[in-house]
Amino acid sequence: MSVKERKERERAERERLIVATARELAEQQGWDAVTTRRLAERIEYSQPVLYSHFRGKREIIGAVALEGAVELAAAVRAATAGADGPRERVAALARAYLDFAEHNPAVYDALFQLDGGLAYAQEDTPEPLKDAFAALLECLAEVAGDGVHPGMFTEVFWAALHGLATLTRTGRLLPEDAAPRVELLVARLAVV
Amino acid sequence: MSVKERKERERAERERLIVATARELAEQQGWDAVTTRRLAERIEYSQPVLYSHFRGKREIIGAVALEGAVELAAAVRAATAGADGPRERVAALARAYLDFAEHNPAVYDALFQLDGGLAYAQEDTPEPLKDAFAALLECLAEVAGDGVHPGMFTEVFWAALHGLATLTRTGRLLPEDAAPRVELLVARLAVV
DNA sequence: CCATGACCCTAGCACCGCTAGACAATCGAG
DNA sequence: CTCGATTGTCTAGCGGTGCTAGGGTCATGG
Repeated sequence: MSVKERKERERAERERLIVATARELAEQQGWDAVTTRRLAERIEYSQPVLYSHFRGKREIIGAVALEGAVELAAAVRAATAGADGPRERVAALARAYLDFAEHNPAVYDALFQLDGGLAYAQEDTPEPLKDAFAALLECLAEVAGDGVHPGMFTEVFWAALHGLATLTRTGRLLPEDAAPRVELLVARLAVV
Repeated sequence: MSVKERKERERAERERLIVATARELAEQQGWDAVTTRRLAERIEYSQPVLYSHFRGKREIIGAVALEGAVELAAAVRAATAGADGPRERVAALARAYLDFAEHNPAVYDALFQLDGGLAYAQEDTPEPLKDAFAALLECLAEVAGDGVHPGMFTEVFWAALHGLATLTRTGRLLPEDAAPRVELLVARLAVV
């Protein structure tokens, strides 16, 4: 039996290698450069091996997205934990979110821009995605304001951050004024 | 000389046909379905003809985007013109923007999601793009608030709308609560 | 020792964006 | 009116894509 276990371990290890390599390649050269051939070559296996782990490229993107969701949630929680007062916490959350998007563009794309075959905002939504939203909610519920549904407030705040992140990264907004934009957003949306 | 003119007219007409067909196909089946082969077949010419009008697929996307920018600007101006008071104008703007994104998803993608090879937020930005931003600015400057740069306020408001539009369309936000989200956004961001 | 089964690779499909080069139609000069 | 030049379009093909069928190799269990 131990042989079988070893094989399963190796197989799991190889799956991690695929996801990590896909992510690395995407961050280095963009998702367009992540082709099944290149990916297979980097992990030193042939293409069909990829398909024994994932249904297709889409599922690989999804796997990277889930990894990213865990990290995003952690980054947001770490940032908010170290801030004093609701207002400052929200500002820290916004900065952490945008920093994550800026420094992990490929992962951010996998999460919110590309189709990774994941279900969002539903019952069967993967736990990491739910938890990332929860991380935002925990902090933002404090400043939703009276009579405003915290979940909906979080959605609106999140959408605003997402807009800033994507428009900035695709050159639609100049990165120079990023800081004052965040300030303004927090000042207006958050009710102290 | 009149022969030459006729040919130029026909050529311009064919270019319009290409753009219109690309747009139609994209709205029907998504941009992934807009391949040079399919597009060529629909206009009843061979592929290389496309390349005598555009450098490549990217430029065709860009042409659709410019068409969309003109329409978006018009839609926003029409909506704001028929509303009373700054606050109501902003709400009308937001609804018009999101309606446009919802009813012209492919065009919206060409504008703000895909790479159409256009310059944004720069001197050499095409006039239709500048004008679409101006259409937002005209209305939003009224409610930017004292001491807040109208351009920056417009960027933030636009980013929020963009976030709502894209997250909703890709299934990250449920469309049910779209209306109250817009209400909340307008109520918080706009200073009456 | 050998049959079995798991595993992985080679080779190939249909499609993609894009382009070289052949061919036909049109034009302008003599 | 004829004939070379130019313009316009097409066929065919290149190197790439995601994905898969089928064969061969190698360790495993009887």
